[in-house]
Amino acid sequence: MAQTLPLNQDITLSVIKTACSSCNLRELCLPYGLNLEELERLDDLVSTRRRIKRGDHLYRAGEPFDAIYAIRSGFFKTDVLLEDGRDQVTGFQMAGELLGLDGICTEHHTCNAIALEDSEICSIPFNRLESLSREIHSLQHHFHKVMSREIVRDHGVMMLLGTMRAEERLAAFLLNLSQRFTARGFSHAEFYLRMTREEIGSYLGLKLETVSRAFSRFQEEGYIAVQQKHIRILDVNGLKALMNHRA
Amino acid sequence: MAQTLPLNQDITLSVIKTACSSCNLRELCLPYGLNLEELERLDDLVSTRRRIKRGDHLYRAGEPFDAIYAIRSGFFKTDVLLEDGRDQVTGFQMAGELLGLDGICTEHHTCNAIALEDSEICSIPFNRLESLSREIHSLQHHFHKVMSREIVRDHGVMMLLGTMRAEERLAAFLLNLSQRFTARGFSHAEFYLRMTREEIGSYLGLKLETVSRAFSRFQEEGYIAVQQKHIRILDVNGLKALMNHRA
DNA sequence: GCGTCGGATTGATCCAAGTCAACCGTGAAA
DNA sequence: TTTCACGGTTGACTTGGATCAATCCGACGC
Repeated sequence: MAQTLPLNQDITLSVIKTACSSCNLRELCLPYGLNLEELERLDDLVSTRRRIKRGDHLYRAGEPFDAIYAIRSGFFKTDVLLEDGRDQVTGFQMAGELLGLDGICTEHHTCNAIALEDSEICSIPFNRLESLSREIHSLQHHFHKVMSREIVRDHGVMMLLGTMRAEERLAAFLLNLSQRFTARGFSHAEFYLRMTREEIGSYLGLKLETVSRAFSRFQEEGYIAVQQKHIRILDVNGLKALMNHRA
Repeated sequence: MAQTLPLNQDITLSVIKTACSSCNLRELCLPYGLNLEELERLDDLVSTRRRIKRGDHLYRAGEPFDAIYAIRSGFFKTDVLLEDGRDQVTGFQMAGELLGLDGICTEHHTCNAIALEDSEICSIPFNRLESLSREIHSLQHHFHKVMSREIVRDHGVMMLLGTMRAEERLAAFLLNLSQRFTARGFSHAEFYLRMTREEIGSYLGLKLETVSRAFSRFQEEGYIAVQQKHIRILDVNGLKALMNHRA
């Protein structure tokens, strides 16, 4: 990839408030790998910020698609709804991750995106992203990587749902969260869950009681300490071992 | 989308053998929506054809990625392997569909692609696809749609694995195959399965015995006629009803 | 301080799918 | 023609997680 930007730039305060070029998530988010001049062009495009309150929808399934969204702060879930009323959480997204890629193919969103805490997002008009990425090679390539990563992530979830037992799924889930928090500079061992047991269960293809029981077992085994939504991981290797124990 | 190409073009026989512009899959595949001049530029890029014999790998997990592949004829499966030996089929692909999108994000393939019958594929060098799509807007946009469609498809599979019972999964699988065969001009009601019960089970998160029993039940109920890999769908609505029967 | 409410935990029971095992059908090799 | 191997079917039994239900806990309003 192209070179990255040094951390301290001489930029005015008004810009700081909205620019990708000064966002501390730029190494995780869409701007990854862009040089200063390219970053400034991206800044023009990502002009709209929006606050989404906990519980509110960023978008709903069926709404017309015209932008993708980068999470600046906060935490989201996406879910899909079947005609017969069943639904499933398809993912949890945190700062620096993109939402809305599912809408490109039909020009309508195919899932709901709901804030699990008060959040802030950047709107990226999709047609403008496409035209800018026709001009900036590294932006184009990085965007393709992000979409591809989403596909690979989904394959991982399919694997989890198709072949793992309840405790393995929850262990995988906790390790994945831990790893993503770490990448954002938070503790890898201690965090608050933003979602309920039911939402975790929906994502993992389990009932909330099963999730709760698995948490309790992990605590008994000394792998973690749980108190409601507060999680401390005490034995990462224990959790990892749990996932590979099957021949 | 942009206008599509009339069916009969005056092109030489040598071109017919390899060109996207004369491929009868162009309405399903990457060339969708391109005009004649754009098609010819795509032809330059997609110059390499390869035959893959039944059972052979098109690529393996871990191999460096440098091209995506369009299936010209035949049938593939993709699967992922976990360290502990468990594996899962992540998809079945047929003519006109793309393989290899998973490799973009890490520049290495993350799954195996294996031919389930003698097949023919077109290699599309990825860096050249990116540069051409910087020039041809409709190619760029269509490629983004294809990637997005893959994400949406994966969400559907997650839904299936997370919320459906065995018979619902198999019904969804059969209806999906039927619909894709139809889109390719084959009978929607009668087809040969290219994969074993075990492969179907792996994809659907079920054991082969469960798949076999579900086929037998569908036959008893008069929804389908099965004889080994030969399937006839007798009652599409019966299968559809089976999927929505849960409140 | 007290009641309420939503989320979480825990227990008892049930059932769909997994497991194990026998057997069948078909097609290729001998 | 027989044999063999592999995939598919079917039956008997087991089991992991779902279901149903009671209770707990913490946050919040009054």
